Parts: sequence; C-alpha cells; structure tokens
Amino acid sequence: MLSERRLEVLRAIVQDYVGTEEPVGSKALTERHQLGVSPATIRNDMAALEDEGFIAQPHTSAGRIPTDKGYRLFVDKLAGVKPLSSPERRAIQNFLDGAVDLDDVVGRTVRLLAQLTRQVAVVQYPSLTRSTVRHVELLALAPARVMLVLITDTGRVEQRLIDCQTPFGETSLADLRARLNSRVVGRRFADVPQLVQDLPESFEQDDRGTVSTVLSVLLETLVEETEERLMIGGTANLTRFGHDFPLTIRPVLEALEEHVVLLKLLGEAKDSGMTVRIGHENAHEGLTSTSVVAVGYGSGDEAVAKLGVVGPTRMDYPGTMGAVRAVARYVGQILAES
Amino acid sequence: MLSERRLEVLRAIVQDYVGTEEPVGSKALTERHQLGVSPATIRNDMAALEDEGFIAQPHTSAGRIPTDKGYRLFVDKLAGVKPLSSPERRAIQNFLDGAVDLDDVVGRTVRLLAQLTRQVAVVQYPSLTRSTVRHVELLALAPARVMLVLITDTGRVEQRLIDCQTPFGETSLADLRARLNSRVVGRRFADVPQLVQDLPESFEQDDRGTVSTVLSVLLETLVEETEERLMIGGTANLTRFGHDFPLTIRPVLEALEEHVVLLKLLGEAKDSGMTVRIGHENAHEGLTSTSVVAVGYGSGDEAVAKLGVVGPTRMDYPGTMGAVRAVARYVGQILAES
DNA sequence: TCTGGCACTCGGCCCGGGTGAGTGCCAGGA
DNA sequence: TCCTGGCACTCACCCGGGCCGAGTGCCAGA
Repeated sequence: MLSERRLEVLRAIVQDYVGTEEPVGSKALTERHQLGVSPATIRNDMAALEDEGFIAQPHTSAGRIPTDKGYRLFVDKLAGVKPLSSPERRAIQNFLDGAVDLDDVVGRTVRLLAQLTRQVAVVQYPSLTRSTVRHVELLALAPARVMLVLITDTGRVEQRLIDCQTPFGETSLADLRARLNSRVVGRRFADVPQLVQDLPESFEQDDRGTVSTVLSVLLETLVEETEERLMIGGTANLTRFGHDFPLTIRPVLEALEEHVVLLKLLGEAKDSGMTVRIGHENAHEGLTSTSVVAVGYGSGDEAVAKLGVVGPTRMDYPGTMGAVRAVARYVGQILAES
Repeated sequence: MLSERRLEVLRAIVQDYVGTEEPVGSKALTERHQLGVSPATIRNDMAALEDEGFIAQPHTSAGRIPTDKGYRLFVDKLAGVKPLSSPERRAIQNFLDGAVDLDDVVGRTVRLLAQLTRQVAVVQYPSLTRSTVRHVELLALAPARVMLVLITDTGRVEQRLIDCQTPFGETSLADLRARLNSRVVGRRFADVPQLVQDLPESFEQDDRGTVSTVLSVLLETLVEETEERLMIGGTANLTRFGHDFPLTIRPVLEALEEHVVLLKLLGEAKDSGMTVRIGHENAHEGLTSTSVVAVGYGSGDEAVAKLGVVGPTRMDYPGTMGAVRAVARYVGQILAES
C-alpha cells in the first residue's frame, strides 16, 4: 500500500495540475505545499506513483500529470465534496424560484449548472416510467379526432393526436375519461398498462374499437416517451480547455448531440448518491478524455431523473460534485412544490 | 460599374475559396475556369475588385479572399438557389414523416438541417402570436387548483398551474371551459385578449374572482410564451472550420447559447422569402465572422416561425439556401397535415 | 530513509536561409 | 483601348541547428 505521504503527493499533484493545467514537477510541489521533505524525496515518491500507474509523464523531462487511475483514487479516497457557500446557495434558490413550467425549470437548471461548474451541463427531464399520473385528458377536436393529454406529477405534459375510425360521442368520451382517470390517477406510469387492460370490455360493443384505439395510443406514448428527453447547456465552456483541444472538442460535441448516448451515460449512474466516471471509464469513445459527474434528483426520496456535468478529466472534482449535489437538491424541492 | 468579366472573376474567387478554404491566386483561377484571358489580365481585374472592396489579401504575396461585401454581391447577383436532388428531397420527406409530436417535428428538422448543410441548424417553434387556438382545456386537479392547457393549430401545447383563492365547482369550470372555447377556438392568439375581456361579467358574483384569475393566467401565458423557444443542432459542425478557428468558435458557441440573441436574429429575417445576413451584417459581435441563412415556414401561406443555419461566411450559399428552403417547405407540409 | 549533487534528456524557442506562390508594373502587340 | 508576357519583388512557410532550462534518475553520504 502507498504510504500516507505518497497519497499526499498525489493529492498535491492533482490539485496543482487542475489549477495550472501544466505538468507539475517535484520542485514546484515542495514550494507550493508543506510536505516537509526535499524535492529529491518527492521524486522517489513520484517514481513509485508512476510505477503504480497513478501518474504519468507526457514526455521525459516534463513534470507528471495524473492518470485516470490517479483521479479515481483522488476522488475515492483523497477528496471530499466541497459544500457551496451560502451566497451560492441563495443564488441557486433565487434563480430556480422564478420558473413557470417544467421546461422552464429544466432550462434554468441547465444554465445554472453550467454557470456554477463552468462546464457542460446535462439535465434529464423527469422520467415517465418513474412518475405518477396526475391526470389524463381526452379532447374531442373533431367528430373522429381525439387529443390525448397526459400530465405527470412532475409537471411533464405529453400529447398525442388520435384518429378514430368511427365517431365517438361526447358522452362516451366523458365516460372513458372518467373511468380512465379513476383507475390511473396517482399510479405509476409503469403500472398503467395492466390497470387499463380490461377497460374496453366494460364498454358497449360500438365503442370498444375506439376505446381500444385510444388505449393503444396511450400505451404507445408511454413506451415512446420512455426514450427520455434532456437538455444541454454550457457547451461554450468546452473552449476553455487546452490549445490542443480542437482535436478533442469535436468528438465531445458530437457525443453531446447524440442524446441517446448521454441518456445511456446518465442511465448508468447510480440511482442514489453521486456517480463519477473518469476518462476511459466512459464507454463512449468520444468521451474518453472527459469525466462525467451525475446524480439523481426527484421531488421525493426517489430519483425521477438525473442531472450532471461533462468536463475534462482535469476538473475540480470536489467543487463540481458540490455544485451538482446542491443543484439536484434544490431542483427536487422545486418539483415537490409544484 | 464592374464589367461582366470582373463579376465572373468574383464568382470564380468565391467558388474556389469556398471549396479550398485557401486564398486564390490569378494563375489558379485561369486554370480552373474558362475565363478566356491570361493571369495578368485577371490580376488587373482583381486589383479593381480589391479597390472596390469586394476582395482582400490576407497578406502581400498571397491570393485573394472575398470580403463580406464580396459575398453580398455574390449572393445578390451572381448566385442562384441550388435546388436539391430528388433523392435528397425524398430523404427529407421520409425523415420528417415519422414525427409523433411537435417536439419531435422540431427535433427532426434541426437534425436534418444540420446534416444537409453540415452547419449549425436553428429552428424556432411555431410562434404563439401567429397561431390560432385549437382548444383550451381546464382541469380541476384539486378543489382550488386548476390546470390550464392551451393547444395551437400547429400542435404546440402550453400548460400552467393556477391556484384559485376559492374553490370552483366542476359545473362552473365546465361552463367556463365551454364559453371560453366557443369564443376563442379558431381565432388567432393575438386576438384572444379582447375576445375574453367581458367574460367575467357573464358569471355569477361568486365565481367572477376565480374566472378573472384564470383569464389573467391565460393572458399571461400568451405574453410569456411570446418569448419564443427554439432548438439548435449540429454544433459539432463548427469544428470543421479553420485550424485558427478555436478563437472564433468560442464566441459563436456563446452566442448560440443565448437563445434571446438567436431569436432576435431570426426575428430580423424577412417574413417571406429568404434572408441572408453576412458577417458584419449581424449585429451580435460573436457572429461577425458567420453568416445566417433564415426563412419563414408555416402550415399555410403565412409564416408561423422561422428556421435557418449559422455557418462561416465562407459557406456554399446556393447549396445552403436550397437546403434551407426545401426543409422549410416540407416542415410546413407536415404541420399542415397534423 | 532522507538529502544534496550531478549528469542527462528532450521539448520549446529563436535564428537564418531557401523556396515558391503570388503580386504589381511595364512595355509591346492586337 | 485592352490584353499579354516578362520580370523583379515580397513574404509566408518550411526546415535544420543550436541554445536553454525544467525536470528527471541515480548515487553516495548523512
């Protein structure tokens, strides 16, 4: 096992490298940190850390930079989560409080997170599968045309147009609406299919076809929208990194455009607690030089969606984790209030 | 006035420069175009074009590149709009046809446009002010809590929660819903305020307060959502440009994040026909080295929103304009069908 | 186990010359 | 009057060499 001091050296290397963006040498380390030993000793420690794969040299005669493995150790053992200052907390609350609807909440969150972390922010819309139904509405737009509107407890709204083969009376529609709502309101989306399964049978022969059509669209919506949506912000922050970065920025931007990739990324994060994926731990190859910090958020105890940031592996992990956690908490509160 | 040949020279310079991304010299011009004269003559023409401000030299002993003014002349006088090939047209239609709701239509459009033009695509959601009301729905979520749902003819849906001071009977609610719809369905959003103005008076004393509350939220929604929404895609295409571009890409990304800026940009575009803004013609300083091609689209004759692309001034104008126009047409069709 | 000393490595920087694309100008010809 | 070929000139770019210095590894001594 690595000695206490060597861990301390690793911590110092990570901190300095994150600050300066330049390989750090043994002399600079002794100058900026009270390690109590000479550069030569540090050099030995660094050699050991390099043997273990925690740090690396870009080229001979340069300082060391942390490897993905080094960051991993740093995050797991050496760094805590840096809490936000209370002005920051107040700013978050103020900023999120003005939101008028779900789109607005998500939009504000993404901007806030990007601004706080100075990185790319990703916020997933509350998931349908984990939400509960607040209301189902059926509107007759035309004799044989119905609009289905689904409203979740998190404020999300989905709508679909339905073309019925045969006209559907206003009373039948009201009837269906009432029965549908009595069965599904307050229930989880995942449970809806079996809750409505036998509904057509309770209608008269004439209406059964149409009822089935409406229900199938409803179920379809549940499936389709399980493809979750998300919002991204702060891509301009990508340009803050290395001069060499043009090569790196392209694949990252491409990955960010692929919402499917991001959703998978967030999906891999743990439901509770914070997940940090560093460099090559990310499966997608465009993101192998970035780290992802993600956390679940929700109106109650349970997470209904996730949010996080994407940044270079060389990032301020404690600060980023603090910001991500704080934002998730406040968003959860806002959702609970609405 | 510039002679015919000199215009031809300008056209050739623009075309070559767009293709090669390198300053073009007199010799290369005569080799790649049948201009019928020698390089020396071309040099004289180029000198004249430079005097007039249509082209410039990055440095002595380099070829010429078009200025913003040169591109302007090219777009206005020298270039047409290049129609898409029929496979391309078919691809557009196929790609857009699968859309399930408005978000999906806009999302697909933005991806399509980014892919076709290989540039950054911007698509505005159909504007509320120019849309007509398809339906207004009022849902009682709790005794004193009502959800307002607004549906437009373009498929856009807006919802708001309303806290009423006093409970509101189900019958009164149904009554209000019916009267509201009979007044505003099929009308333009802009006309709604005066159409509902006198509604509270026709209710009994007890309900007037609540009716007013509901109406005020409705009107508020109309105002707030006049802040239009939009979607962006293809930012990864920004990285295709110059190696020097890292300096330029930052402000562009920042400008793209400011939806307000983009909306203003689109707003400045003409309602009918295509608008091209080149380089410094764009007011926003982050976009002075980009061009914007925008066009209105809508389900009928009238534009309900705009879409376009943002790219480097050095872009293939005829091709880009062709793609933008074609996409706008197809999106209009899709909206008309839904 | 730590420390100071020492030789070594190698990326970054500056410098200077060679190369070539492209220009402007000019005198002669259609 | 307009076009053409010729010619001298200008620079950006490329390349190789030499210097510099930060940083290293190793070793002998405390």
